[in-house]
Amino acid sequence: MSLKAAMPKLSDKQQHERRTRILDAAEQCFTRAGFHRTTMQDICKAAGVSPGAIYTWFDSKEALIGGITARNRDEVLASFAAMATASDFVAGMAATLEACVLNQPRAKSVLCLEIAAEATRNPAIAAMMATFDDAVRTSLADILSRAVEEGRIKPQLPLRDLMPAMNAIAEGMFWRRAVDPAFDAAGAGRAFVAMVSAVLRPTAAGTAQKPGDAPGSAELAEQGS
Amino acid sequence: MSLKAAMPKLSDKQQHERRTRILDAAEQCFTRAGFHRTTMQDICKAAGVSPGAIYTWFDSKEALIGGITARNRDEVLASFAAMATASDFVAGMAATLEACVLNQPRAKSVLCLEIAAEATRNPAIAAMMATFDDAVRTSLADILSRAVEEGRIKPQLPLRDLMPAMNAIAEGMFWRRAVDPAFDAAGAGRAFVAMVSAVLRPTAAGTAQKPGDAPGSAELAEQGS
DNA sequence: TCATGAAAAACGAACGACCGTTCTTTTATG
DNA sequence: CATAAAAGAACGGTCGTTCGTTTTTCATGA
Repeated sequence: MSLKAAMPKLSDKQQHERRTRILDAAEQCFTRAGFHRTTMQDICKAAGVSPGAIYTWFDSKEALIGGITARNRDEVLASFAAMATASDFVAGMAATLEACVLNQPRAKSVLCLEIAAEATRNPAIAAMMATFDDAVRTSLADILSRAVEEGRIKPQLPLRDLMPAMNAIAEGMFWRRAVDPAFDAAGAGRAFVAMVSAVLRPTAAGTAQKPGDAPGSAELAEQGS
Repeated sequence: MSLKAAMPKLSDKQQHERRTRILDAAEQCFTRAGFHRTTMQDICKAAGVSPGAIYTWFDSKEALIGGITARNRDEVLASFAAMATASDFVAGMAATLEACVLNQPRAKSVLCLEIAAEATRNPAIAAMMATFDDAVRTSLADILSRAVEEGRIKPQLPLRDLMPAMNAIAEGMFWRRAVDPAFDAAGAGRAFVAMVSAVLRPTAAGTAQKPGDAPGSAELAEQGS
């Protein structure tokens, strides 16, 4: 396999660096202007490379959203896996919400909206979203049903209905943030945690009572007006 | 004002008919393929007219999404105004949810996603969404604060936080439906009503108790699993 | 009631600009 | 030095829009 060989390829690390640089530029452009309004030239300029360089690493413009989607999916799944290990249920949920939604820049929301719109048309993107959703759903189902078994929560209605609703709520926060810059994500997050825990009805056993714990779910008792 | 006059214009009704036919075709195309992927020729074919005809009634392709957005906004606002008159609070909310989300075809969700994505870029669309959101928010605020005053609900947290959250949830259902064809909107709707009424804590006074009333909110008592 | 005609409306071929991609050439790498 | 990687000009195709022409519409006056 190496008689008169000479196969000068970039090292894995360098290849990864090239791809990342291009994906970063593309993500930035897509966020700013949307997928269809950004040209390959825009991405070239943002990445500081030529068209030829991009096509060395990616087959097409579509492959770029594909790459971005995959990258984001992996990030969120990692955040999600962490929730499974949280001891206090409500606190874990609040922390995950914070990590996956509230602490993300608004630009991320815009990008997600763009990707979701694209997914309704592009089968490749749709497939990615599907495996992503599956992973999230499975993870959430595990956590919830374990909590039920251990008597830490006593849901008011079937998990089958609850879970997609929780899913929808999180996505709604993305949407709202993307569309309305004045959206108070933190306040909505508080409301979200309050609502969910109201239907889940966590028992005393399932709620950590050490003061100074539970970052996002502490001060829920206030009178409306 | 009429010496040698001659001003043959289409009647208002006919003008409206032309615009409607074109907007319908455009809406259908945008839903199927997205804004940027549908060509003016596609719309011409769908409407059975020539490019010239479209440009007689609309300035540009952008003006078409503008028109569609305005039309949808007016429809939803009308549905929303109806909620204000409902006697039973929770029932009214469930009915509105049903009319504005659940009873709409999935295609509408896809279109909304498309419009939302466009709004993050196009100032004209963004402005429309903003006035729309304002109207919805005002309407919801009126209804809720009146219910509080009359002692029909006793919210667990400030309305300021609650309202955007309700907003986000409804939009999340749109998103989810658009992205995931298998999404059980009815089940999620039930969960939504349950969650919201759990934090709103409707008093006996605010809940109609006649059996056979309250279309979407009746059977909430079930044990999870 | 019908013919008239002037302007609106519709037609549809063509234009001009743009954009994703390719291809040839040059540079960098191991 | 052999080949991968990057460059960047150019191509082929597409699409929103325009424009000269034809058709339709309807107030008017006979």
